[in-house]
Amino acid sequence: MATIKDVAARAGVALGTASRVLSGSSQTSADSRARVLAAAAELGYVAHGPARSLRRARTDVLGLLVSDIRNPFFSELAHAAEQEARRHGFTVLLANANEDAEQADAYLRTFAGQRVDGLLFSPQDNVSPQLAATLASGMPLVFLNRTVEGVDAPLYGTDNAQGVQQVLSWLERRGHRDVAFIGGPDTISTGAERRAAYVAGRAAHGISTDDRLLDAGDFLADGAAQAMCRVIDRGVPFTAVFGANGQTTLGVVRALRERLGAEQAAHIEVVSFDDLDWFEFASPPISAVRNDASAIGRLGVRGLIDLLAGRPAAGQRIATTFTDRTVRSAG
Amino acid sequence: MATIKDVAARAGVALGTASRVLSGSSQTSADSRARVLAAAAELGYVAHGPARSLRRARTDVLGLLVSDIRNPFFSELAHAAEQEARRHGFTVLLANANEDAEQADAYLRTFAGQRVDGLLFSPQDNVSPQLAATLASGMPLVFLNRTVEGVDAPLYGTDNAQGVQQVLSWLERRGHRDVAFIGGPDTISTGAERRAAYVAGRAAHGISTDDRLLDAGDFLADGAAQAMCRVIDRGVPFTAVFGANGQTTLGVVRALRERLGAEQAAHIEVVSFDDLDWFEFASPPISAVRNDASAIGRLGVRGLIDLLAGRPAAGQRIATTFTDRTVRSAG
DNA sequence: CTGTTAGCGCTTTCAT
DNA sequence: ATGAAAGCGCTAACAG
Repeated sequence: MATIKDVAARAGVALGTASRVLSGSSQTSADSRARVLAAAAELGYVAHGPARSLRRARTDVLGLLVSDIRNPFFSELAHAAEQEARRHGFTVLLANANEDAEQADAYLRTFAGQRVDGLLFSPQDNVSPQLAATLASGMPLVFLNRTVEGVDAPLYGTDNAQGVQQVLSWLERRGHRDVAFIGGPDTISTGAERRAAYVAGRAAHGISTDDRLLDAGDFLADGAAQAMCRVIDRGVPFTAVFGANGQTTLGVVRALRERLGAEQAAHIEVVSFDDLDWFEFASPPISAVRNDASAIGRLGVRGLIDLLAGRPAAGQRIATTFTDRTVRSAG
Repeated sequence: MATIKDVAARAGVALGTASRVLSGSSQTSADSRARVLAAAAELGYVAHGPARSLRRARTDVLGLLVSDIRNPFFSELAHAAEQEARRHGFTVLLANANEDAEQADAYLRTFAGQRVDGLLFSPQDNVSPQLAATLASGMPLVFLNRTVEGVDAPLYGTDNAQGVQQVLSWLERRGHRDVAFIGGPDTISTGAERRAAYVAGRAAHGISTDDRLLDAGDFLADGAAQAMCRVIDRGVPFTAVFGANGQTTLGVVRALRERLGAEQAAHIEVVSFDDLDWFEFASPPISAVRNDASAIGRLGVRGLIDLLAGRPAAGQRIATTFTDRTVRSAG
């Protein structure tokens, strides 16, 4: 591969001049500029990223560590973050913890090794050894969607309280009193917040406060299905189920159909935190809180870039919207 | 951040010795080994990736460029590739072309700049300028799922002919004669292959060969929905639709319900290349070719690592399995 | 505006 | 087995 030395030689200028032209750091004569550019094009020169990073002490790379890339929420978030980063001249190094704290730690270490300029992180639970080390190193950090208690970093995430309120209002409008709630781990901030908002709001919205209708999975389909089965087994009747994230709702629907049969299951209304492509096709259609993954990714990147520039970043709760899919059938 | 120099000083050894201990390149005395390791731990030393890459002329990073990360097929593939790469000591730099050839080119250039050791690529269409440059640079390259005509690189992808045969057999078993086919772009190898296999096999399986039942979108939901609408508008009756990838089937189902209403749409059977979570919930349930994204990602990484080690890599067609969701309701 | 040079952090010779 | 030193490709500081 051609180096900048080759380019300089071919253009008949000093190495420094070639560097100045190619990185546009300071003024250069039109003549040398043209010759360097021509030489670079002829040689197919592409600057050596690692060498540049070593010298400049920055990589122009942002690390993005998501909890589960196969969750559409996170793949949309990752997509939006990547686009936004690119607009600002950054490359995103994307890693997937697969809802596993150990893998998250491994990637945190990888990011540290690669010397990413900053970190976008959607954590599993509390503060791990590597996260502590990352914080101690002064790495600029922003949380996406989920946060970690006691860590002072801005959070860009959904307004969980608002989303849950929308669900509670909808349940009330639909006349549901006996509602099952399938949540996520209490160690994940979104799991805890959604559960707390739900529990706190039940009485005010006329929803049953029987705790036997409450259970939690792991925010993945299988764990949620098991939680749904536990609730069914307790024998307390319910007419609706609230799944606390998209994967959870998938598990809920599976469990209902498996345990009650498709026909009986169709008598139970399901409502979800996170909206998915196929909810319109379910029987009955599933109403949902739309959780703006793109906005979270985009704003998170902007916040991190603010941090990198020494500007403060306040974090932000992104408003949710509610899609009521019972309207069409009623109208 | 602590450098290896700090570690050496703290351990009371020369810089070279510290390096030898930390990278395990050659023998070191038990004593210096222990002291270096202790010093590194105390300082929280993490090797500077770019510096190491510069010196060793390799980065231990693989570039993975997928066409659409929000497509579950690719997010599963990316996940599997990442896991496999990690098992071999590589980090994956994941990029998403978003089905856009220009973005793909931009990322190809980014990868070149980062000096990734090799490339896993799921291309949009034919050979672009950057792809030509990448090839010219001798970068080890493997295609995932899709290939580019005339480029000599191993392909790890689905056995499209087999998958289509499974669909054709199923259509025949179900007694469908009038079948609509919604494909993908002919410029994408999977689009072309699936269409060719379908067209070639129709007569043999007693499926209508009326070309007015054939159309193609862009392998995304919206484009597929438009294609489905065009077919409907042509007025040729059909009893089943075959969607040539997962996103296409999503668009097909949307279009059917929007144009025909849920009730009429329920009389049309849909079959899909690519299986999705929710197909079991559709009415009627959607049968599908299961396309092993994990295997493709895993085998692709192994193939690329073979190439990096100077071993030949032959490429591979991964077998499909067919999930017949009409069985349960019949049994 | 441009040439020269030091040095980023690391690995790897070359001596010893 | 280890110390000393060169140098990967690049940018930035310093002279001119």
